[in-house]
Order: sequence, then structure tokens, then C-alpha cells
Amino acid sequence: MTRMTARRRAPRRTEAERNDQALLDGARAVLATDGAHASVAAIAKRAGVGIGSLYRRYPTKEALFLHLLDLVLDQYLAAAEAALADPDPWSGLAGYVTTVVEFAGSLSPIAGTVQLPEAVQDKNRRADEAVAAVVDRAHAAGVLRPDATLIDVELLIEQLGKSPLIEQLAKQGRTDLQAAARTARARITAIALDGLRAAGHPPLPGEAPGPELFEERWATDESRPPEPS
Amino acid sequence: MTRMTARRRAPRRTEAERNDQALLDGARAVLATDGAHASVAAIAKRAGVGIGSLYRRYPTKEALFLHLLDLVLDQYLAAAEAALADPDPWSGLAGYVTTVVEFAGSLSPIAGTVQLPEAVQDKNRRADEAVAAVVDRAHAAGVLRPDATLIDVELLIEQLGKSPLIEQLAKQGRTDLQAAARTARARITAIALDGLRAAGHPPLPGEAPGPELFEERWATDESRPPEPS
DNA sequence: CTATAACGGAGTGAATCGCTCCGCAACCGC
DNA sequence: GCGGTTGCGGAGCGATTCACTCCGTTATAG
Repeated sequence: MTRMTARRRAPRRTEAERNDQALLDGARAVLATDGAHASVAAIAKRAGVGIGSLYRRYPTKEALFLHLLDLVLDQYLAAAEAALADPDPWSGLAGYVTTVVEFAGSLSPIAGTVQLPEAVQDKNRRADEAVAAVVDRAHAAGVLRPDATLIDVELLIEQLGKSPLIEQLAKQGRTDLQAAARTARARITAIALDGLRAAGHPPLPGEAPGPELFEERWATDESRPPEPS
Repeated sequence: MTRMTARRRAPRRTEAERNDQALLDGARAVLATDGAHASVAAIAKRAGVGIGSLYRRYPTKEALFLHLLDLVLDQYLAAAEAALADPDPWSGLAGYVTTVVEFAGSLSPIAGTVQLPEAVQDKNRRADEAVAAVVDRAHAAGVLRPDATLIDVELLIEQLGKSPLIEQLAKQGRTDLQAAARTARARITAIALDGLRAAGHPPLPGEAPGPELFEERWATDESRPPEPS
């Protein structure tokens, strides 16, 4: 092996970084529209990048998804911290929900398909704790309806994050209607938030959902069929 | 295979009808979980029916979907009429939403993929008129918040109808958690309905969504641009 | 018994997938 | 200039999956 005397200035570093960002953006967009069946070819084309370049940066499709997932978890964390920084417990929570709904859709398609490394699971846990703090504060301040649990809020976010309308319009290339579709979803989010606010609402039906609905979604350990080499 | 001596008068006709129903149920289930990529093999297996039997009844996969779509539109219509039959405008609307959310998810995957025959378009229009009447009555009675339009309500239904959680659990075969997931969604629907009720809510953000968001979704005639590659 | 009709599913060609491989261009130290 | 290195795009590969066909089997009717 030739030995690397010193780390030289990478020649086309800038283009590489730009490509990496484009790849991540493209992956997010294609994942949102095509779901779990998103193909690497579609991602590369969307990013304006060759397939070969994609595979130099990421050894596999799954690695790209995991990296993307990691970045999205950072967004979750940042949003939760911003919510806690808001002096008003309600507007903190409401802002968190509206923010997160905007980018939550990319994740769910790969929920059951990948095995999470320890670091990502950790980050996931930290994000959960942060949003739990936001919800707890809202509960303590009496601005969030008492019968709505943390799980309810998280499920609501996930439910609103994945918009069939936006996805279909994106798939049809109707970029002209995209903005209208996003404000339409913002209105629906506002409606849901009004229903989440403490008021004289009738009690919610059924049992409060348990945490297992969330926890077991990413755990693929035993549910994943063993892969023989 | 085992000889069916015990079953005496089991004419093939009955089995055929039973198969047809099983096929439709299976198609609905698989469409809900696999989306537009649902395969005929999966549908047949889910229905416990051979592929050959499927293709004797329906000349093509699309024909099966269209038949299913027709039946679902009947459900929409029936739900809207039941809502109008309810003497209380609010509980009529609320019941409509909760009912429709249960089965709305099956449709959206095939929204942009098929060309609708005239009869189905007609039925679609009639269903739209019926739900418009439900919403109008609620508006007139002052029980529905005035700034929420018919389109808002329809989009809300579509948004809640497609549940990533339920779909993923179904895909993983976690039938044990399915019931919990459904009640969880019912709670979220209840929250949204509380936010839809007339009260001192702050005004909804943005412009009210126009009808084009809905109308142009099924129209595949010329709106579909020839796919450039 | 034979004839008929509905059955299930292996098989088929086409399409698509993740991924590899390689020729080419941009940039480096000299 | 020049050789060497690095990143680039995409044709092509084997594997997989798709919608659909075809046919041998099986239960009922006459």
C-alpha cells in the first residue's frame, strides 16, 4: 500500500459537499413521495447526481437512509429545544407541532425497514425526552387538555406529517399546487391544535394509547427475518 | 388434497360469490398497507384465493380496483345520508367524519393512477354533494366553526384516513396492536373534531383551500403531463 | 359414468431493483 | 507542460418482482 504522507487538500471538495447535500435533500423528497420503495436511481436523478457518486459516499442505500434519519432527529431535537425556550408553554408546544409536521413525513416509510445503530437509538430517545418535557410543561400549565397524553400528541404529529395530498401532487409534478397544499395542511394542523387546547371538550374515547405503539416500531431485532449471508 | 366428503351441497356458485367478497376485502386490506404497489399475488393470497380465480372475475388489476372504488363510494354516500338523517347537525357531521375515516385510507393510493369511467365520476360527484349538505347544515346551525370550509373538512378526513401507524403494524403482522392503533386514531379524530367545533378558536391561518386541490386529483385525462425522462 | 365449470398456482416475459465497474474529466504537485 | 489522484456519471449485471397466461385438478350436474 502506498502510504499517505499527509492529508492533502481534497481537489473537488466543494462539489463533493454540494453533492452530499443535494443527495440528502433528494432522498428526503423522494422518500416522501415514493415511500419505502424509493429507488436509488430516483434519488440520484432528483439530486442531479450520478448513481456512482451516490455509492462512493454511502456504501448502501440503507446507510444513506440512516444518515438522513440522523439529521432529521437533529431537527426534532432542535425543534423541541426551541419549544422549551419559548416562555409560553402553549405557544411552545403549538410551534413544535407545526414545525415538526413539516418534515415528519420523510421518516415513517423507513420505520420498520432498518435496524437502528445504538447511536441513533440514543438520539431518538433524547428527542423523545425533549418532546415529553414540552408536553409535560403544557400539562402543568393547564393549557393542554388533560386527557391528551404524550403518545396522543406524537401520533397526531405523525398522522399530520404524512399528507397523501402533498405526496400525490409531488408525484404528479404539480409544483403549482404545492404551496396551496401546504397551507391547507397548516390549517388542518391549526384545527387539531385547537382541539388539543384545554377547554370544555368532552373526554377522549377509548383507553389512552400505550407507549408500545411507538417503541416497537423501530425495534426490528426479532421481527426481522434472519438474513443468511 | 383432502376429499371433502362431509360437505354435501356446496355448489360452486356459493364459493364463487364468497371468493368475490374475499377478493374485495383482501384488495382493500392490501391496498391500505402496500399502497399503490399492491400486487395481485398479495391480494389473492390475502383473500385465500388463487390468482387464476381472481383473473376470471376481473380482466385486469385495474378493473378490480375500479370495482372496489365503486363500492367505497357507495359507503361514502351511505355515510353522508346517515349523517343527514341524524336530527342533530353536529353529531351527524361528527359521526360522518369518524365513520369515513375508518375506510378512507384504501382509496388514496390509486388516486392518480386510474382513469375513472363516467359512472364512477358521477357517483363521486353525488357523494361530494351529500357531504357538502352535511357541512352546510352544520354551518347553518352554527355548530361548525365558520372559518372551516368544506374542503378543510374533506382534507382533514383524507389526512386522518391514511394512518402510517396502522399501515406499518399491518405490514409487520402485528395484529395484536391493531386494535390499540385504531382506538388511538379514533382519539386523534376526536381531538380534531373538537377543534372543528364552533368555539372561541383563533382564526385559521392562510387562505381557505380552493376546490382545485380535490378536483384535479382524479382527473387524469390531460392533466397528466407526458413523463419526460 | 362423462361433461362442465370453477379452482389454485407454476410459469413467462417484461420491468425494476440495488449495486458494480469503468471511461472520463477536473485538479494536484512537479 | 506531465503523471497521478480523485471524484464524476451512467451503462450494465444478476436478482427480484410484476401482471398476467395456461393448464392440470377437483367438485358438481346430468
